[in-house]
Amino acid sequence: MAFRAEGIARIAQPAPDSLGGESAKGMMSIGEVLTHLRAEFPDTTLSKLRFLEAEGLVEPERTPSGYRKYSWDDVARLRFVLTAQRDRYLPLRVIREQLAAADQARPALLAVGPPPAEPAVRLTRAELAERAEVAPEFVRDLEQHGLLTAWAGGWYDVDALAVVTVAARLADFGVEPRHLRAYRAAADREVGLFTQLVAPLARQSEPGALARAAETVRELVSLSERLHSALVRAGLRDALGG
Amino acid sequence: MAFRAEGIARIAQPAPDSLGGESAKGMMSIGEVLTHLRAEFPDTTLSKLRFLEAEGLVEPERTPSGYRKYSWDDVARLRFVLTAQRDRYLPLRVIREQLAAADQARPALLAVGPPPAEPAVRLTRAELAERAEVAPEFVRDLEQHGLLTAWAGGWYDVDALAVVTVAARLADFGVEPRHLRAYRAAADREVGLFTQLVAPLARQSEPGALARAAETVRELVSLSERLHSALVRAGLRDALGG
DNA sequence: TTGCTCCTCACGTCACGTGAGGTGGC
DNA sequence: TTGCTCCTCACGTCACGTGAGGTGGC
Repeated sequence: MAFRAEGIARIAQPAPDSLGGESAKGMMSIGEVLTHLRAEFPDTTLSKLRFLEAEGLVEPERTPSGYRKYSWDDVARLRFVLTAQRDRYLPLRVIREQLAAADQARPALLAVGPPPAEPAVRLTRAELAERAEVAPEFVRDLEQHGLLTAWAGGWYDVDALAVVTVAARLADFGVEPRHLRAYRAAADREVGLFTQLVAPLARQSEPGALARAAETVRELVSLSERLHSALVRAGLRDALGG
Repeated sequence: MAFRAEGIARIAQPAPDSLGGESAKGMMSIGEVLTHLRAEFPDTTLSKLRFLEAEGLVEPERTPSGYRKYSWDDVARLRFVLTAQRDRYLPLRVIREQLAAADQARPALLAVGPPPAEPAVRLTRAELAERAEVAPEFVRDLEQHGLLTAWAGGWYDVDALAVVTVAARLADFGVEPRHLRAYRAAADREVGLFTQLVAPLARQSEPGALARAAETVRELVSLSERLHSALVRAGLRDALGG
């Protein structure tokens, strides 16, 4: 497959000064923060970063002269906000509440990463079928082909709902659950690969090492999806004579 | 090379009414249009579709009682608008001007698809490297591994930029261009599969048949990506003990 | 000193969302 | 008739963008 162990040894966190040239203590100016975030969120702007502060989503420190000074925790917070907007279409009000709840549960000094994504939705199999507008047999069918797994307790979450909904639409096109096993295999392979790739990171003894490794896997997965998506768009243009 | 007739017949063709239940002449209600577009653009809403009409970006027909009736051409137009918003961050005013210019050049009766997605961004290899902040050799490396192709004329578009940017970030993690060939193969396979799946649709002689086939391919690709994404999220939760 | 980045604050704008009150169609 | 989808129109909201006028720091 694509990535073997050769890749692992080369894993290196970017040197502290290699990205935005931030100064002592790892504090960054608003411009440096912008540079970092734009890699993953290209439509970020200065005015947006200021706006997010005005809305109470981050509280960077200030220099005596009033310049904002962002810590890496602030950047992690911003990344959480931007991800929630991009991937979950949440309004800022909701994101702010989630951040506040996480701060409550985990004092600011210890908060090194985004809050654990709470699974909010808990559906029984019957509810799952109803929400996705499919027959219960369809859900069982998906489950038998390894595309769904219930949590301990027998309930299903939002991702399960997404799987059933999408599978139902694919079935409209004649693509049935049994045709979808390859998707499960591909997803597992990808997760396994990236998890192994960051394994050295996770083994470090620093406090946040594990959380950082988890973040890194998510970032790799996200990059992987964007790559696939761009290649498919390019392929479609060729095939459809864009 | 749009939808050639080779090796098409073996795949079952979805019955005309299996997709959104649209009625005669392939005209659709606003709700049916919403269902179709949501596959690729999940944040589409009824109010947004009405808004886009109010802003003059589409002009669906009306039934005698005032209900909107969308053609496949209208859907293609909407797709062009939504794509421009998502991928190029264009304001509606600009998109409207582009559509108007395309209508000018190609009378409405002949317009079977979105205007030739003018690639707005035209980068030379050097510019591409600069915008992605990588060395020119990196770009050539990607090209040699089949991840990039220049348009006739030797220039690159936004998707090329996306590929280079993402590949550069992956390289930070030790995943190099030569490891990425599998992505290209997977993307090609997916496009080929879905294109064949709708080939019978494309061969029909009805007016919007080709546009509709293209629409369907995009929808399949989008569903496929959402399925993959949901399965990966579920897999991550297992692997990381979410 | 110069060029650059950063600051606040007021106002504008863009892209919708909501909800009331009502009609059409299987 | 009933339940569902669809309609318009007025108003509200959310997420920023812009620009004036000014300060800080290598």
